[in-house]
Amino acid sequence: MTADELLRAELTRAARAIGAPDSVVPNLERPRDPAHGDWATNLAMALAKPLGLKPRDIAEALVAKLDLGAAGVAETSIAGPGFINFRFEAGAHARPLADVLAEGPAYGRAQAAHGKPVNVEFVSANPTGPLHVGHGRQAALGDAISALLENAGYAVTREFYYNDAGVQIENLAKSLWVRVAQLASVDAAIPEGGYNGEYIKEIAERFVAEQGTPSDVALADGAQEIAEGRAPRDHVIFDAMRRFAVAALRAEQDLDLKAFGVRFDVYFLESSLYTDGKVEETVGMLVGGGHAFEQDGALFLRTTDFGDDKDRVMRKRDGTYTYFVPDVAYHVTKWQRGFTRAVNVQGADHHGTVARVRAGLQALEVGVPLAYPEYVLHQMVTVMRGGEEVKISKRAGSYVTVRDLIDEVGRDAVRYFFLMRKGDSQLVFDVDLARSQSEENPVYYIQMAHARLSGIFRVGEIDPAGVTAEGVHWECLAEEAERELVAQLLDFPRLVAGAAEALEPHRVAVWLLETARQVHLWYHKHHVLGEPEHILKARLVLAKAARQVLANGLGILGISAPERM
RNA sequence: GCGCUCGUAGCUCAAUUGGAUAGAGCAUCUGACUACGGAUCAGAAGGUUAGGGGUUCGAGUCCCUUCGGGCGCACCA
Repeated sequence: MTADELLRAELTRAARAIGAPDSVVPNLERPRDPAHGDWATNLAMALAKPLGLKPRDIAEALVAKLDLGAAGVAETSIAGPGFINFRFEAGAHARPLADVLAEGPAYGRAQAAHGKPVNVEFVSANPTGPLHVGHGRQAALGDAISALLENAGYAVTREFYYNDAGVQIENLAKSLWVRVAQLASVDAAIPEGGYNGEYIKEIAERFVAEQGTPSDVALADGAQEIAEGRAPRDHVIFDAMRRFAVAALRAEQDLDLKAFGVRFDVYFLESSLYTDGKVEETVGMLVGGGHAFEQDGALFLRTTDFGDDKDRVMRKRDGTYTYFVPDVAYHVTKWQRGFTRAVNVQGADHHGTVARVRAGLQALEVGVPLAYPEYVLHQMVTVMRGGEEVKISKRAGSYVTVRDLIDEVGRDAVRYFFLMRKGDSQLVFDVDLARSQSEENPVYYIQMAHARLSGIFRVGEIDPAGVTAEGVHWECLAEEAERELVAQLLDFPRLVAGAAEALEPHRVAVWLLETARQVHLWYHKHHVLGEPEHILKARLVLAKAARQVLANGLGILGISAPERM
């Protein structure tokens, strides 16, 4: 049993002894203010109501009953409205650093989920252009959430859903047609809803180089049909262009993701839902369940029965399906593939789909939980450079791409900047700050802390592998900066567990910044090399532990932990 | 108009999920360089948590309301 478990057990015993109901479980927490001690409980306040007594009187009764020698508690005090604070005996606070060294990269990992499968879907960009900054935020968020869940013991599948069916793909193919026609000096214009970016021209050039130029007549006829809002009649060429464009952009997006260091386990194609009959099957199930109805020649689903604010069209009057159907069919496959938990990372502009996808899944009545899938919605990203908002890139035209950012400030900085804010707040990406190599830049500040700790071993010519907790005099780590740093490091497992549960990677980012601050502070105040043997040994253990935990935290965010800057 | 969401120091953001005196960084002001990297550190100042009401031992956090920003309200995806 660890010290806090012993403490909790003893508190439970004392609570029963003064007549507390069995339902009251002592809550133990680390005080925000270290002056309050190593641990604190609000047990006396929680008991005030059931016992009908003042919190402070209860606290005194509890303290009188407590026997905390076994837990290593040296000092107990009552404070404020009725908090009971505990302070460990000298050295006991730092003893768990031995666990950090023993577990190494595994420190902070939990097995709570016991390998339960979870599907994390993110990015899911349409294959119609390079990834933009919003996708970048999603990539960073989704990857970090996946890492957090893995850290909590889940078996995570990272999944990318390609909307490779539907109107936007037709517009993409039409845009390519126009660019190919223009290369052949045939008069043509990008249609309404088409894509204007430079990258379509590049794809057009590659198409011509690899597949040859179609005849002027065919191109001109097609351009005319596009101008009239139809698809080119020559569907052999049009299909070839569609396939070519989608393949080119998927390859391009893969390169974007590779540059960002994000890897997916599954790429799920929307088109496969049609070819595999999943769409028809889902409609059949929904109709069979009795929740569908016909009106004005269209087929509706009564999603209002399941919490949606209006009923949704499934099949339009023209006989084709709305996007709603494949959306539901897709999430059914997640359930059928054994994912009892599914997390979707999307832009906040998708919040309208949450209620309807969940309602559609409920209407199937196949046992999907009410809150399936879970959603992590993030707000928009504004890119600033030189104090002004940046809105365009040459290649993509009307938006800034992830690759622009990575090329300019590097992968680590992009990841950290996307993760340092809560997802539901708007994010300002300051390119100048992300690029600066100074203390103002949080990424450098954190990585510098890791590099400095590494430097101690390098300069002292000490092999970190040889530094162990054996025979360490823990009471040597008694300086204030050391006590705080130790408490901060030992808080890491609780921190990552909380971040995983809330699906909030920014907590790790904030924790890293604070930890780095404490490392710099300690490093500046207290020397390691050249100190007397027992202090040297204890501080080397602290340095090694701090370095390890920083690396573990950075690892979860997908950021490197450099040995030197 | 309806729905979702956000509003915390001059700026960018935290706050252990309802706990103690609301904390960091930047900017501002005052200081510290012959150490394992000063790419650093010490200190000061900065707040009616947008306004108002409520719930309770206790509210930045939960409820109601007003104001303000963002997003969404297609037989588009």
